Amino acid sequence: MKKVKRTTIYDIAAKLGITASSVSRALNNSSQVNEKTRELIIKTADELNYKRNTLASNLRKGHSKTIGVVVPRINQNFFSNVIAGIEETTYQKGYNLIICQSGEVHDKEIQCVNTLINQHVDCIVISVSADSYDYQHLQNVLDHGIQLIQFDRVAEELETLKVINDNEQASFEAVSHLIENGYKRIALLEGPQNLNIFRQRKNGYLRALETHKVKVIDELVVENAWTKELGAEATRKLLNLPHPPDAIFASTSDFSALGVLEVANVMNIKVPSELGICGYSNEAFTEITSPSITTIDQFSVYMGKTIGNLFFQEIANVEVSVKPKIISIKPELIIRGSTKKNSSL
Amino acid sequence: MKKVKRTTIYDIAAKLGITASSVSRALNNSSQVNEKTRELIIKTADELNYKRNTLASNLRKGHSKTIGVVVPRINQNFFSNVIAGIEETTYQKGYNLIICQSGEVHDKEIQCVNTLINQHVDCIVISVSADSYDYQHLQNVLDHGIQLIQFDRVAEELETLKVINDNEQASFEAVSHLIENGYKRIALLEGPQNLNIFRQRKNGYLRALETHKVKVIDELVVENAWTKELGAEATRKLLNLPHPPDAIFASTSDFSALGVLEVANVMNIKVPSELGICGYSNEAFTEITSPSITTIDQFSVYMGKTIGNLFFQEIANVEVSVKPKIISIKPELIIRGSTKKNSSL
DNA sequence: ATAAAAATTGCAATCGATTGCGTAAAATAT
DNA sequence: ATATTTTACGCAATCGATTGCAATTTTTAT
Repeated sequence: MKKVKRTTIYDIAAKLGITASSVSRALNNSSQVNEKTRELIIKTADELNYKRNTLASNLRKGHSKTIGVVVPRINQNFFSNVIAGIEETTYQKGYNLIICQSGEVHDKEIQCVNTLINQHVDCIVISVSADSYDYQHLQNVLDHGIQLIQFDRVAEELETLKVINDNEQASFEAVSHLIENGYKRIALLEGPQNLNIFRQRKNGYLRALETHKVKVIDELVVENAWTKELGAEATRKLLNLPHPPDAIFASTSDFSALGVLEVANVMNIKVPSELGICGYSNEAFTEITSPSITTIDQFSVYMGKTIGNLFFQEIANVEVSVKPKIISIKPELIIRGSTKKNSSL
Repeated sequence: MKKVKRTTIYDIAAKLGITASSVSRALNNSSQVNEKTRELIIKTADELNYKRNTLASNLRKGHSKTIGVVVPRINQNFFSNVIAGIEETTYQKGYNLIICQSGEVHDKEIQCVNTLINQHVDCIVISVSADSYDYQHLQNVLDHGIQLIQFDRVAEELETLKVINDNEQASFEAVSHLIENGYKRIALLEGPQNLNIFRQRKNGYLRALETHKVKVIDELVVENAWTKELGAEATRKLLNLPHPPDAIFASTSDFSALGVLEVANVMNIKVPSELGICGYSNEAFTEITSPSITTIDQFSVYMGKTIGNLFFQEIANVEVSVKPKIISIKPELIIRGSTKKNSSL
């Protein structure tokens, strides 16, 4: 790839015997440049195949028109949907997205954040990784005067903008639904409790049991079962208990729920009559398993759009917003075959 | 968000009574700065919470250490996997990714590319949108001296680096597999023929039929059936033919194949005994339908990594590479239940 | 102790675009 | 025709970091 000298506003100015100032103004639709000169400049810019150097422009202007996004995994359905949503709203306002993945590793998350600070992004959107234990790096973002929006998995103690799902409520509704459908011994597969979302889901589970006066049975609550494999393993143990559960709420993910379903199939336990299953996230596949899996839709693309809009709202009125804003999106319980205890499929 | 004055190398220099030059050199591990001064500088930089302004640095150095990626949809499995792969290899070399989605719209694709040129990215990685009809914008990338890597869906006539799947061969193997399993009337659901990948898949289909001396039946080839809905619609028509097919190769996607399967279920046609089905992409759900769907794995994450590595290889030896390089990845046929005509599930 | 070589540091220009301020030219008012 | 206001454009500094070259200091050799 040969080195190419790109045309600058100086080249245009030189060709026209004017100053770069005028070229710059013309290209920025400033009113203080003659209409004819402007046309001439634009025409010449076009001829010379001029492309503005955003780096220089941003350096001068002191912002980058860029938003940094940090997620655990880009290629996880939920996250890629959120990113798609963010992109949609921000692109049309001329903002670019820089995407990083932390791979669920705290140190890499810090690195990502630092890179984004170096890039002088105008905003950092983040969903923290599972093993995050402190939030100094996020505080640092704020200290650098960069807007910070946390979503889904958030550090609650930090006063930032947040866009979250009402996990507690969704979880409450899911478990209530199970109870109302006649399930009596409901197990919970829970995720890492250092993440707020999993704590909330557990709380929703507990509240539902309490509300319906169902006793909590400790041995039916399984920690860290948030992959398909871990879900399957947990299920094997649960179903081999002297008093096995008659329903499993895989609060961690649909993948975990899928693991449950597969084990049930192998063990020849009928779903939903002998075992109810509820997942979380509304992954595409939950619709096509047999039976299809009851789950919770998080409106991920919408969440992304909300994040984008929130950002623009914030930069629109700089001083007005004092208190940290939290936008909570209500997820929706999608009832499917895997929890219809009393009816046929 | 209050405006914060960020510390620069000048602040550090001032505090230490030295020049910004030395600070810069110290921070870049230049050998021409005294070890003690360096330590002092680094310590002070740390104290002042200094973060390099990458914009300024890049402007001066004439590159951005940034790679632009343009895909039709970020939240499509294949693409988000490729992106994840690219990110993995490029991140560790200090490169950032700017992601854009064209939404399958040619004009937006052009806009995206222009934005990336403005950003002075060092490389643009692109998979063209379905309705792309000309490639002036890609030529423009080259004209600006920006490295261009096309992947998957590529404009063949452009001499650029390409990372592709051997679609023709994969398709050939899939159809051969169907024939060898006793299917005789094999329908093809094809995608937009302006995209190379769909042309190649069709060619593979035709070559397989020819090789096995099976006649091509025009009415079994259906155009533009590349969503679940279109796949379903096409299937209804096909299965209502006087001489319906006994197998359908949904060369466009697994979603299309899923549409086929659902229609077959509704019409009470047994898969795989009465109808064989083969999809494309190895989406997660193909494993868990019943029967599970035979499909083709494209090694998408690996593809992303390959793209990243190719880029670094290229910038390593600038002059050596003259001819356009094409890396072809061989996809793998994953045989599952939906094509086992003669055996039980 | 002196000359030569090497190691440090400073100076000033540069990357490309933007913008406040000043001035010349054109348009309008008196 | 002269005074005043507008409009259009140029000058020069600025954003923050980098780097070739020059200048100074330190080290090594003689």
